[in-house]
Amino acid sequence: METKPLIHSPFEGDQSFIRKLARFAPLTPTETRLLQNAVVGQREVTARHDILSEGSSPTEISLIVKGYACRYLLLSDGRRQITAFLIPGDFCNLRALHTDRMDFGVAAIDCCRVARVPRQKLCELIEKHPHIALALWRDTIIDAAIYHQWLTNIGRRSAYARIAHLLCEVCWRFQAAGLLRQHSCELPVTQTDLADAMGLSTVHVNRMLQKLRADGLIRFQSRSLCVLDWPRLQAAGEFEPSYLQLHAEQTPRGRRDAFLDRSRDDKEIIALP
Amino acid sequence: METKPLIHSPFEGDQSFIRKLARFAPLTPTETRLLQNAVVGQREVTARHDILSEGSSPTEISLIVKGYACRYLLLSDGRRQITAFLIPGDFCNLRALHTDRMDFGVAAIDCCRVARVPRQKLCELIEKHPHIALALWRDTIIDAAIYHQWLTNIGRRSAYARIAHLLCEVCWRFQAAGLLRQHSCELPVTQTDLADAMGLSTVHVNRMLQKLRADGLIRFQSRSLCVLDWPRLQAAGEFEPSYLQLHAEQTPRGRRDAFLDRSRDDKEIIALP
DNA sequence: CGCTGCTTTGACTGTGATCAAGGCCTGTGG
DNA sequence: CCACAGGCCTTGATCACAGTCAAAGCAGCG
Repeated sequence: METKPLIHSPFEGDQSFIRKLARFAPLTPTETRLLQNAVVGQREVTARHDILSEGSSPTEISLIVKGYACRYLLLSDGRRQITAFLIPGDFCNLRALHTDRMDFGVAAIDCCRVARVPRQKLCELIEKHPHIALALWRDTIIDAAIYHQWLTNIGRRSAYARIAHLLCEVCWRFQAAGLLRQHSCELPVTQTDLADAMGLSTVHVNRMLQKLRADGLIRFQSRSLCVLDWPRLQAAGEFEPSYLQLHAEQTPRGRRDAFLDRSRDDKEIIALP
Repeated sequence: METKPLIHSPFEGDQSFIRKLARFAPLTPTETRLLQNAVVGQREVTARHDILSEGSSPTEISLIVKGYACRYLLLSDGRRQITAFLIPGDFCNLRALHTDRMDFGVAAIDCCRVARVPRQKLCELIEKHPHIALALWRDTIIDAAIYHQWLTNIGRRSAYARIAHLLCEVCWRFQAAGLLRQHSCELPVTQTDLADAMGLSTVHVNRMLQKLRADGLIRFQSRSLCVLDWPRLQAAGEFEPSYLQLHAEQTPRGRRDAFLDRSRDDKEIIALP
């Protein structure tokens, strides 16, 4: 992950979100610069604290720069459902562009650096630059595709398969974000987090993780995940990564206005090592 | 549901989708007309048949004009997860604007009339009319908000509460679409459909529906749902409708360019009778 | 050290799945 | 008009996956 300092940005930032957006809809250098300039500042959020609270009405869009976070929803009896894991480059609340009240919370899983983009600035960009709107919209759409998968995962798969599926998804996203090394990644989630994400109890997650370990599919200790047997892990989770839209990359610049007729046939898919 | 014939549209169409979009971002008469003209034709799909198949690459966006449909995903062993119910005015595959391959199927629940909008036409509109892009994007966002709720519903609520929650959601959406009359609506879904939507078995759905009936919350027979006790049904499902964004209506025309500073305080919510 | 938070274990329970059969309704064809 | 078939709903019996409760081990950390 090369981190060239950004000239126009008020902080020594990270471009992961730009790179991610560029994957969706090619951006001109001007558009890239405008997006970078829209970022107004960063803050640190300590582990296990809210980045955005349910019910608040933020006037800024937040963006994970470093660390891991999750979207969650709380029920009246204290049960929690995690609806998404967020990694560097992910927007917390793009939805705030269209709605005022947060109807979910966002919490830091480990210590996070969070950047802010004023809603108004982003709206101005959107109105003037359709490609930026498109790129952001696509982000929303991929979010929705992930929700889709989680729904079938939670609704129709066994606990064992669910966890396998989730781990596969996480690895693929990490891979695309340059956070995977040698089949391994930092994964500072607790078993309770996994349970809340997959609609299971902590105890049962513990037992299923043990089984995954016993079956030789993964190693998962001290907040670090290592996949030992990709084919079998993917098979166990019936995982099929196309919904993540992780194409191998960077539509050529010359075609930037041709988003309508981008080739129908599949772009090369990044094969996980 | 008044159905004034549309002058510029090639068919005696229905404007429900325009009305729905207008709820999100006020459209000028010109924009409305452009959208209506983008619709190229309709087709009938018989009950229980695919409107769009998983794996296909449609070049058109489909739109439910009449009838009910669902998005679904099939697992290798034949299990099915329904991820959304679609009613008149809903887009089946807006996602196709950004991705070629359908990664889910859409099936008609009863006999459906489906309108088509060529992707290219819609893309042209989007590029030239940021408000149309915004309105469609918002549609995607509300879809995502519904997925969010379904996730917590399936992940963390009991079968009884899940079904209650789903029925509440359906009623509110029907209400907004003018399909609810006297606390009653047509609901041609089978108990198997409900089961596939909520991650339950058909048998268990049957028993929970019986309990909901026995408790005096609903009547549900011959494809027609009647809610007998709103407060208790909402309580049973812990239902809280704000995520559906069904505000009472029609932001005044004069403010149409002011989507940035729409009032932060809550718009009046339609109270269900 | 002794917290505190996370993981692990065991015993027990229960929600909801599975299997199987029968009933009911509607549409169809003889 | 009746017989039949195919969906769909309903019921009962049994089973298992996963939840709950409780307690003990194990870090890391101030």
